[in-house]
Amino acid sequence: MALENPPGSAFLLAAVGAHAAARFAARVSALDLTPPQVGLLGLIAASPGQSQQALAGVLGMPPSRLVGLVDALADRGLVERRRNRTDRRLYELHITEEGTEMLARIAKVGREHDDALCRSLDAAERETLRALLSRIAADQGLRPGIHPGYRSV
Amino acid sequence: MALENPPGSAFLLAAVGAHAAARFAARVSALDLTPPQVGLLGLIAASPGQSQQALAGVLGMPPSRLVGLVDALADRGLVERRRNRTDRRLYELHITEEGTEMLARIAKVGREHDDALCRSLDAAERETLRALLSRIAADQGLRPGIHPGYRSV
DNA sequence: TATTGTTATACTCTATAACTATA
DNA sequence: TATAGTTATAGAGTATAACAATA
Repeated sequence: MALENPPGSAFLLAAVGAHAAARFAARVSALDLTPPQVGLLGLIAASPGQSQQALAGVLGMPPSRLVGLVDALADRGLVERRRNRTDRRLYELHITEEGTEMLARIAKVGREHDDALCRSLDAAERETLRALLSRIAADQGLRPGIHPGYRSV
Repeated sequence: MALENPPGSAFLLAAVGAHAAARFAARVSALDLTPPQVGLLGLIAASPGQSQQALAGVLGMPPSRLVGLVDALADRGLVERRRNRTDRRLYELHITEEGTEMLARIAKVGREHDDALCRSLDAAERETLRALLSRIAADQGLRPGIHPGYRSV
C-alpha cells in the first residue's frame, strides 16, 4: 500500500470492495448466515429446481463445496432438497416459505448496508457510481448477481 | 446473488472489488509476490526504519503474521532488518536497492492492471469513479493506501 | 516486570480426490 | 461406464498463545 499518489481506481476498488464485503458479512452474521450462504439462497430463489451440479457450475465452485452450503440452509429449513422422480441421482433445490421470509430480512439488511456504505454520496452520485461499476462489471465478464469470490473454476 | 434488481452499489462494489483483487494477485504472482507482500513492501518504502510492531499496528495485523511477510521479502533481498543500536529488541526495516527496483516493476504492473480494469471508461469517467470511491473510503474510515483486508484487529 | 520478535499450535476455509448410489 | 451427490484428506492462510532475548 501507499504505492501511488494518487492511487489508481483499481486499488481503491479493491480496498472499498473488501471493506463493503466485510461490513456485509458482519451484518448477515446477525442472521446467522455467511455471505456464500446468502448468495446461494438468493440463487435458489431466483431459479428454483436446479440440481446441485448446475448451481455449482453457475457459481463456479466445486460441487463438494456446495454440499456444505446447502446442508447449512437445509438444516435451518430455508431450502429443501427434493429427489427428482425420473432420475433419482438428482436433487431439485427449492426455497421454503421460511427461506423466503429470510430473504426479505436479508434484503432489508442489504438496503441498510448500502445506505451506510454510500451515505457520503447523494442520490445522483450513487446512480453514477452504480452505472460506472456496472459498466466495468459487464466489460470484465462478471455475471450480474454472481460474486466472483466464490469462483474457483 | 441475484438478490436485487437492480443491485445496490454495495454488492457491485464487493463484486468488482473482489475481481480487481483477484486479477491484481494474478499479475503480481508473475513477480513471485503476493498482494500482502506488495502492500508491506510499499509501506516500508513509504516509511522506512519502522519496527515490526509499528508496521503491524498500521496494517492492523498481528505481529506474528508480519514476521512471515518480512521473512519472504528479506529472503529475496527486497528489504533489510537492521537492529536498533540503542534498543536491541527492535528491528528497523528498510527497503533495499533491489526492493526499489521491484517497486518500480510493481508500479508498472499496477498501471497495466488499472488500465485493463477500467478500459471501458474514458478518462473523465475514471476520474469520476476515483473521486466517488475516495469519498466513500474517507467516510468509511479507510486509510489511504492501506488495504482493509489485512486487518484483523 | 514489560516489550520485541519468533515459534508452536490450532482453527477455518477450500480444493482434490476417493467413494456411493443411481443410471 | 458414466454421472450426482457425498465424504475424506490435505493444503493454504491466519489468529492465539507460549516462548526467548532484551530492556
